[in-house]
Amino acid sequence: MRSSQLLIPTLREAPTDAEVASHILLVRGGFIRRLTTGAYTWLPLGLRVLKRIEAIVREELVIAGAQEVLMPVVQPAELWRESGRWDTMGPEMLRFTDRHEREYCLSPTQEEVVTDLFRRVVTSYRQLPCNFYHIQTKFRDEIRPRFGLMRAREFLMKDGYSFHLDDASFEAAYSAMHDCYSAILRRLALDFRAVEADPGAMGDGDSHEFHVLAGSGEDVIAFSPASDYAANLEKAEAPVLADDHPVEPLATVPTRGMKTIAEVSEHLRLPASRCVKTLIVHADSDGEGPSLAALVVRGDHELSEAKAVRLQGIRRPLTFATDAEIKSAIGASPGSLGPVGLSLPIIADGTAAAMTSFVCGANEDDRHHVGVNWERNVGNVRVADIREALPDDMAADGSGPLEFRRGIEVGHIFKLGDKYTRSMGVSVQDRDGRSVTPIMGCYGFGVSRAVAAVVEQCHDERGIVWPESIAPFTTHIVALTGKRSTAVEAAAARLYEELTAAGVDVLLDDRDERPGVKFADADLIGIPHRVTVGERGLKNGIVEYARRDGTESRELALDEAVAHLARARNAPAAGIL
RNA sequence: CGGGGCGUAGCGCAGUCUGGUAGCGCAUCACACUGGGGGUGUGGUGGUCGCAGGUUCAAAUCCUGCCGUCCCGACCA
Repeated sequence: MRSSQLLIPTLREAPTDAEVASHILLVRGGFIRRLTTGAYTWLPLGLRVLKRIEAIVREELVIAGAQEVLMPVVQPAELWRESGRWDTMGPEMLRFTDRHEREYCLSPTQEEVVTDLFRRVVTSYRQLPCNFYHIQTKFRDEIRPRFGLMRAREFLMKDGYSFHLDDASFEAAYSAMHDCYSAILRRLALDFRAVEADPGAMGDGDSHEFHVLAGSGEDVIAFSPASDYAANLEKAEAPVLADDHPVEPLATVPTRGMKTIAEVSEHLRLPASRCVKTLIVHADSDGEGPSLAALVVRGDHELSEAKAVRLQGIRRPLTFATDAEIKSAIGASPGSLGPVGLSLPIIADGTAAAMTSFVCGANEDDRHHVGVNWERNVGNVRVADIREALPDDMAADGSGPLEFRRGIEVGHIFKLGDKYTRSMGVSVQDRDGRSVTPIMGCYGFGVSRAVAAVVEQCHDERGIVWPESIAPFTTHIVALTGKRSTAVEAAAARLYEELTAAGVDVLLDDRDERPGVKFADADLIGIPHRVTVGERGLKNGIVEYARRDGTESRELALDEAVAHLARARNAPAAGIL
């Protein structure tokens, strides 16, 4: 392609609405433009990258034994009512009605539709196992879209679903998909971790996320450098920390105006780790009035909402009781709460429950207890892991202390069990003619988010540094054509023709621009191999070659340039190329 | 949903407090010079100042409502 024939609207300055590197550079480089909140148009350069990632995803999925289909974006409400998710999905699913008042949603995911497809088409164990995927536009009405492509409302996702008669077959597919996603991310040249994750609204089984490590990531992953253990912070098990503090006598002290652990611990000259905090949340309602429960964690620990919401008896989604509800149920305000004498179900984090003597609110405004002992002063308490793990906590596999890194979730694989096949009445006949409910796996990969993730990891102060596998072009010929330099023009054109004929994807900058502009744009766009053709070199029969990543810079004799450059190839991309 | 910021030419911004003929840089168009890291000069194009209503002789500027957009927060006692 010649630059003169391609719309590449580069920007010298970053638009004010862009914050993170990927958003800024993709807009400045002319890859994407925003249409509305969380929705982007793919310009020619951006689309080439997107298609290349798609191509890699397809190649790896073929190896993993998946088959491609394409399912609709518009989905009927009835299917979602069958699975029970029409009511539980919440406002992130965009719903609308057609002219006949029939209800629909815009696909946020595809379990219902694929399960419906399966039950209509597959009837015998002979057709199992099977694994369908498609690459399709998804829409999720995110509460706060941000960071450009990283958290968009409309995005491109590869989602796949496998169906199995038994666990062994399922485990094989799950493991194949685990390998497949690792292979894809390696081909995208990304530094990533596969981590244990919380499946959230998708199911109740295990799940694994694939995180690209980047400081701008929205998730925190906890991992052990000493082993393979890695988990999303939402999921990472927090160890029980032992307490060898002597048991103390109970006392009640005035704490006028003190509402926070920090204030109370400073006043009492005790560390926050000798206090507990008591959070009041809504429990599953038993009909009459608000039903509440108390969650207790050590004062220097944070409640993990993701863990708390999975507790039996806690209302989903997790909601905290209002000040008024607390006042009326307990008779005290937030800031003076504690487990002593509390007539609510109490769930204590393991570490809090292991404390021998602690400080807590007295359930009476402006008063706290000190020297509280669970057995002596509280009694019946449920114990569960409900705190967030911290750096230096022992990893769940016992291999060593945890470290934290931020990550961008680009892939997530789930064990769905029979959640959908059962609720939607799917069965196939087994070898003996009996009806069996198949089990499912589900495998998502954010194609458009992966574009952002690559840029987050691969850029410098001048622009993007695309990995060869997905760069919009392999080689960038920068022709330093002054107006009178027809020799440069001719040499660059010949090089372009020969490389293209040799199968290299070449972008020829044939614009009538000054060298500085061309170099700056080339750095911004980030094509891996650059060849500069100028009068200076031509006089000596050479062109200049440089890699965008800075690892190589040298002169090439004009007559060996094609042979040298033809070695660099990237992945073929279907459709547009 | 709550709080805050912003909305003036394609992009980045000034002007708003204190009402009086709409500006700057970049981009863009023409011409000339220049030609190895965003060059220079001259002359142009381009804006119902987010929308609607109000106050006023007069509104980008003051008031009201709405819309858009970005950031923070959404109960961690």
